[in-house]
Formats: sequence, structure tokens, C-alpha cells
Amino acid sequence: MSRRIPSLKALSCFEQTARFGSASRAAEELYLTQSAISRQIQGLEDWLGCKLFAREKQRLVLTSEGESYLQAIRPALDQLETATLTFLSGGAEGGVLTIAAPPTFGSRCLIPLLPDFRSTHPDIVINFISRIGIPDFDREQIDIAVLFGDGNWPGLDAHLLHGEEMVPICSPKLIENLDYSPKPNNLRDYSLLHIATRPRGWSDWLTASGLTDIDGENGPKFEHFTMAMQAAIAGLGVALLPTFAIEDELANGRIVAPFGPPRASPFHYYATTPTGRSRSPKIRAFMTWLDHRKKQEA
Amino acid sequence: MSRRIPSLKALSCFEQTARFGSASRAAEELYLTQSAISRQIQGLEDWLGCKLFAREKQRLVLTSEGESYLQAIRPALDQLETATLTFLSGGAEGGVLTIAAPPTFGSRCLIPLLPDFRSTHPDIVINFISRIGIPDFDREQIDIAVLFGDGNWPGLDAHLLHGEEMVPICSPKLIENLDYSPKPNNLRDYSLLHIATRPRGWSDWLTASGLTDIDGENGPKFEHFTMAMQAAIAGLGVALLPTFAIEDELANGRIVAPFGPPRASPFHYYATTPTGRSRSPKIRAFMTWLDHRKKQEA
DNA sequence: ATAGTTTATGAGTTTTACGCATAAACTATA
DNA sequence: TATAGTTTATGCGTAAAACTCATAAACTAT
Repeated sequence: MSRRIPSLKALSCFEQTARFGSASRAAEELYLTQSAISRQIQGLEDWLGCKLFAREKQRLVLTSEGESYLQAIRPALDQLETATLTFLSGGAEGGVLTIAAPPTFGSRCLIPLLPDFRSTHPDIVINFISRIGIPDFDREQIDIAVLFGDGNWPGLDAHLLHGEEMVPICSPKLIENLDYSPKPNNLRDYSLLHIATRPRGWSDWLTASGLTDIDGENGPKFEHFTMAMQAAIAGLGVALLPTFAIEDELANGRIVAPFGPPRASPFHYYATTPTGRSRSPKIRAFMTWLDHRKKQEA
Repeated sequence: MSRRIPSLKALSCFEQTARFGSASRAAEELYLTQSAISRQIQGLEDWLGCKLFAREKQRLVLTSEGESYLQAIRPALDQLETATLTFLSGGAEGGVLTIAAPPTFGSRCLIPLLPDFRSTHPDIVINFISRIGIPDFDREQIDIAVLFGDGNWPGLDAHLLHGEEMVPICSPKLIENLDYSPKPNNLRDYSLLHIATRPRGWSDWLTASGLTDIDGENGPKFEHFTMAMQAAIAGLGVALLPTFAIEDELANGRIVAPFGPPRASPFHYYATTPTGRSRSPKIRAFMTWLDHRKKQEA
């Protein structure tokens, strides 16, 4: 009885296309042509009998089905890769560094840095997985977890990775007929889109803007940044998102940020590891490399 | 950054070859030729840079490395298949039946029956995973678990699946120079090989044989039936194994059962499901099909 | 209006997967 | 011991999947 699984070629193309919303960008990432990616996506859609992407103005927008399939297969792909990399490194696990990070932050801010780390430390194999919040480092065999907060987690060593600026965004369609320039106070007229992992996102932002009479608690809720952004693009309302999550969409005009400039969050993203494991050579290598990068940026 | 994972074609060939210890049998299973299997195994070994199988007298014997890699990738393959099958059935999960069973029993007694169930219920997609003992039905999303016992588990509905007969087996080499026919009492002269999941296996059998002065508690311990059998083949001692686990090896003479005929166990294998879920159409379909088969066998 | 970018697709090429045939080795049987 | 059957590995060729080049149509930015 053979297993009913699409080819890994197709799944890789699917994953990268979903990441970039673009077959051309996925092609660059995978060292293939756009044509190959396009065909693999189509082949996968045929095999599954479902549209994984909506074709919107030269973009490939993940459908809800596509999103759900991606979320379902990604942990399995992570595990397959981990198993294989561990095996390749002689099972010593010494050469494999497993990093867990929130998906959107990971894909937009951290993964692009990994090739540099890899070139500095070619002997260390990176395995990257998506996780939100503090993982079970031991059970999941995670070396480093990216956490969002103030940098103080009992038992964890934290190294500053990245800041965060939040900005309200919406579809251009929502403001195109206004005869005034939108201000934070106008947010009372819109449905505010919430992120499940940031329950206080809107209320904190409104409080900091002195708008305590606008309801920052209720409204449609979405699980990830990208979901809230898609809802905003669809005109469902205004989402409060970190700038790193929306650069491309802002740049191409699918969303606008008319209610004011980004506001820095008091919290940051940190690379963390259990205190007892900071001496591990591979973990130390990563943290040292990271601190060195932060120093150079300053 | 593309993932470093071998092709699923290769992994499937690896998995089935490990299951049967034979490229020819794997080929039958996967509707391919032996040649294709052989090449895929070699390709995978080249890719990984390690021998997954020892070539022993027209057999492909899993190496310890091969075993460890297989154990590492199997859950990921299971999950990939589950994710895909769930997706194919419209995410309703209504069409996917997840069955958990002990590995040796599953592969030798249950999986061969699944094509018949599938032909009877083509709308129900089977997902099969290896588990020993009572699983967490809810957390692991398991519909049916195969358990070994007396059929009485609180909160579970049990349907009789299969009996079990145990028989002491060893390598032909261990008895080839004897000038008498071995009897149960001669077991005192051999090292008894134990199964971790059957701690009372030997002592119960010896007691039932009236051999209470033979030590049935101590000896080398192995985790699975197949491991104990391999140790027996290697001449390490005598293992007490269920007949269904050793049919092929008995038939081809790699092991012999000289100490007496198989003795039926007071326990059986049952397909179980939480009582509250027995009404589920797919679970009921499976149990009905199973009961119907048992009736026909009687 | 123009240049650049993106997706889908026809047609052709390359790579991977696979099958047929066979030699060597092993196993079972008479 | 001879013979028939089975198994693995492998040469060689074929089929299928993956991929590329080129291009049309659509979109975006200037």
C-alpha cells in the first residue's frame, strides 16, 4: 500500500510560492525557472483537485484551502528535514541547529539572514521550524526559539534580534472616497481586525494614541499576521500589523497605511535558549554571530 | 532555501523494503519491479552516504542506521499522508479513518486486510499508524486502536480481531548438534530472549508448561518482536514469539521451533474505539466489516 | 506611451524513474 | 547432487516527470 502524498518537488514549490506570493520569487529561491514553478503549482492543484492560489493581478494569493494545507504539511516537512539532517550529521546532533520562530517574523526577518550565517558556519546545518511562544525545548529538540517580549524569560538567555513597529493598514478601497485625510480618530468608523496572538494589540495602540473611547477589544479575529492582512486586503476592515510583515504589500499598493506612521512597540524579538545550553558550540556560534550583526547595525 | 529531503519515491521504497526485508516483496507492494526498488535503495544510500541495509543471503537486512532513520522519518510520512488525505476528503475528516496498531501485528495481520476494506468502502480513506498500548485517541486523532488483552478496557468498545499463539523459536544452529529432540524442559540450557512489551511472556509460558524452576524473568531484552527474532536468528538465544510474527522466517528455515508446538494465549487482539465514538459512520463501517469477516471465518 | 515584471503555456530538452533481461548467489526439493 | 525457483544487482533502453526557452497577455511604475 503506497502512500498518497504529492511529490516533494511540488510541495517545495508550493511552500516557497506561498511564502512569496510569487512564482518568480519562488523560482529564484529554489534556483529554478518561473515556468517550472508554475507547472508544479498547477500539477499540485490538479492532483489535489483544489485551487491553492487565487490568481490576482500577477500575484498568487494563497486561498484558505491552500493556507490550511500548508499549515498541515509544514510540520511534517520540518520533521522530515530534521530527521534527514540529523542522520546526515551522523546522528551526533552536534551539527544541526534547530531554530523555532513565529512564522511571519521567521520568513520575513530571520530566514533571509540564514544564508549569511551558513556561509560563516558551513559546518552547522540549520533546521528552521515555525512556533509561536515558548516551546518545549527538550521534547521538541529546539536549540533556539525566537520570542516576542521584553527580553526577560526565567531560565532563558535572550539576545536581541529585531524591533517591531505597528501600523494600522487597510485596503485602498476603504479610503478612496474620503474627502478628508484619515486620522487615528477615524478608526471608530471601521471594523478593527484582531490577531489572536496579540489580544491587546489594538487596545494598547488606541490607548497610546489617546483614543480610549474606541472599542479596541471586539472585532473579527485571525490567527496569524498574514491572515489579518489578507482580510484587510479583502476590505474586511483595518488591521494593526508590524511593518516587517507588510513591506511588500505596502510597496505594491495592495494596502495603505493612512491612519498615521508606524509606532514602535515597547517589545522586541529575541533569540532565546535555555540558560544551561548557552555553552553549546553551535548555539554560541549563532548567538555570537547575531550579536556581532547587531553591533554592526548600530 | 530548499529543503534537504530525499524523494518520496525513494523513501517509500525504503520503508517497504524495510518492512519485508526484500526488494521483490516491496516491489509487489508498490506495483513496481524489483529492479526499480533496488535502484531506489541504492540511490538513497548514495544520497545519505550510508548503508541502510546489510546484504545477507538474498535478503536486505535493515542496519541499525537504517532502523534509526526509518523510525525518524515514519511519523513525518504518516503526518504528510494524514494532512494530504484529510485535505483530499474536504477537510471534513469524515472520510479519513485513522487506525493505530502495534507495528508487527499491524504489518503482518492487519494491513494485508485493508485493501479488502478499501474495496468495500472506497469512500473511506485509511490512515495507518504504529502504536503500542492505549493511545490518546483525542490528542492523536485516532479513530481505532488495536490492543492486546482480554477485551475489557474501561470506556472502550472492543471487537475481536485476531488470536495469538506463542512458540519458542531459535536459530537452527543452536540445535544442530543435539543428539536428542529438544523439549520445553531443555530451555533451561539456553538464554531466553525477552520482549519489553511482554514482561511476563516467558514466565507465564513456563508456568503453563509446568516448568516453574526455570528462570523466566532474566535475560536479554528487546523492544519489538522483530528485534527479538533477529537476535534469535543471530544465535543469541531462544525467543518466545507469536506465530504471525515468524511465519516467513519459519518457512524459510532461518528459525526453527523445536521446543514444542505453538500454545494459544488467553489474550487476543481487538480493534477498539472510545465508546462515545462507536456511532461514527466510518468507525461503524470498519467494525461492521470486521465483525462480518470474523463471522465468515467461523 | 514605454519599459519592466508577472503568470500561463507551447514546444523541446534534460533528468529521474522505471522496466526488461540476465548473471551470480541462494534456497528448496526430489 | 541436480534442478527449479527465488533473490539481488546491474547493463541498457524506454517512459515519465521535471525543467527550460520563448512568447503572449496582463499588470505596474514612470
